[in-house]
Amino acid sequence: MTEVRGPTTQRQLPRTAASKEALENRRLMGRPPGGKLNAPKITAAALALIYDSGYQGLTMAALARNLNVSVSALYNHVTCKQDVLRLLEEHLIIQVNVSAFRSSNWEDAIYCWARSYRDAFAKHTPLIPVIAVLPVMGAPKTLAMYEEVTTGLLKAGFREDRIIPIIAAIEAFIFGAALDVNAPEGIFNPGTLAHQAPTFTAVQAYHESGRTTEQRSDAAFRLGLEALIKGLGAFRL
Amino acid sequence: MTEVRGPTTQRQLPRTAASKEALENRRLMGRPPGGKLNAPKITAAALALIYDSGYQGLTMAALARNLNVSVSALYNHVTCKQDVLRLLEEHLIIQVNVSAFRSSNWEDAIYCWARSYRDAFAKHTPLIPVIAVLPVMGAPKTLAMYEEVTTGLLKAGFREDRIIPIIAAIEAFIFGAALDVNAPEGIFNPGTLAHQAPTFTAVQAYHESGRTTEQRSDAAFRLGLEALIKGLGAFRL
DNA sequence: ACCTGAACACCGTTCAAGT
DNA sequence: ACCTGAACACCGTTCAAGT
Repeated sequence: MTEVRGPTTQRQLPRTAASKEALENRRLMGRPPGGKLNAPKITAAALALIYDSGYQGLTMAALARNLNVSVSALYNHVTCKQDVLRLLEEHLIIQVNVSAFRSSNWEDAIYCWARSYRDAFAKHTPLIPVIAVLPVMGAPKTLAMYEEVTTGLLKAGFREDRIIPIIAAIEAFIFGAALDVNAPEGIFNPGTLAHQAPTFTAVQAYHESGRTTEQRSDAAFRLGLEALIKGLGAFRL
Repeated sequence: MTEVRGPTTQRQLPRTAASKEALENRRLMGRPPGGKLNAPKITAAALALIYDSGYQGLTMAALARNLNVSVSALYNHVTCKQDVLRLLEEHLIIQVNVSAFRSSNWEDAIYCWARSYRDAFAKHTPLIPVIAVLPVMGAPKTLAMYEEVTTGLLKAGFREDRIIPIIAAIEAFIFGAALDVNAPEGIFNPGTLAHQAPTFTAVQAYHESGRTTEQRSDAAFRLGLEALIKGLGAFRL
């Protein structure tokens, strides 16, 4: 800390999601926000940091700076940086839409669920290797999502012993698709290597024409999800 | 370097894949391996390092040590560590089996391709976020794989403009499934949170009984891949 | 063209010391 | 119980200097 500050001066907070979260979690009326460190505040600060400077900017030092605490203070609330990523996961999972499992047929329900799931994590790909191996045990929000999906699938007539494989399979597709969203422009363009793969080059040129990366990624996601849903139908009853 | 060595003493090499690769790439008969640094040698050393101590052990310093060069020497052959990961990707992709696209029906071909693809990268999950966004432009082996898959799918009657989305969709599933292989024991076990998700807990307990993580992951992969293949059939012609 | 040694600008994590 | 300041053990990358 190089800057000099009076002891009672108000603390600067990022004025994005962090301050909103801080307001929601204030315990003492009238006191300036940022009084005490806790998990929601760490989550909010992490989110604000990622929003501003990406995952590359999410360091324990930056996190501490944005929360006006020392780095070591963070370790009273999380055991390691992976813990911060787990906090983020639980925050993002509540954006996933499972409501269609109660209101629509199972095909549309899976579609809405998968689509919102992918969209929620597409801008958070560094989390994906973490979520993919994250035990549900310490993740109540994630568990709540699974509960909704499970009851929906059972109601739709899927066999009990197939629920877990079905969920895991759809999630695998979702995670891969979320990574794909961030693929660079022309990822399938062979460039100077075109002559080595003429057939592929032809279909690639045909497919790419007048399409952005986002459209390409979306087309693959929709096609794959439709195929998956259609194929899963055969496993009912 | 703390150890003292005579100038002509033979260099120690890891005696796993590294030395085999070195033998295959020797240029001067009779000369001891390890003479000059190049991409295949870096790849082999990286592979040996990962085999011994995992991706956590793959550092530029360790790589240089195993190749008996200084760290900065590596940067004459790769521009950054990501480059090393790209070398690994191109080495692993040749293990993927595309032969069935010439010998079998398209369903079995996709099955064999996807299975071998997942297995090749299941022990290399840190590569997955890298491959998922890796332009095919600088990856000739990967391009060769796509060429085989493309000709196979065209022969099977899939429309030209759907080849790319189909490949991207199957790959998304493969990448997610490869991550899932490394999920810990009991990833779906709610533990003390069981009461919050009774239905899910029931199907989880039913499914988990007498099954290892590998079996759970395999079951999900097979079910998902079968469903995907079945569903893709509707997109033919 | 390719290498070395040393430095640089970071990381995440720990820990004695304070209140 | 929770915080601070300082240190620790690393990272990947750069660069002047050599051959």
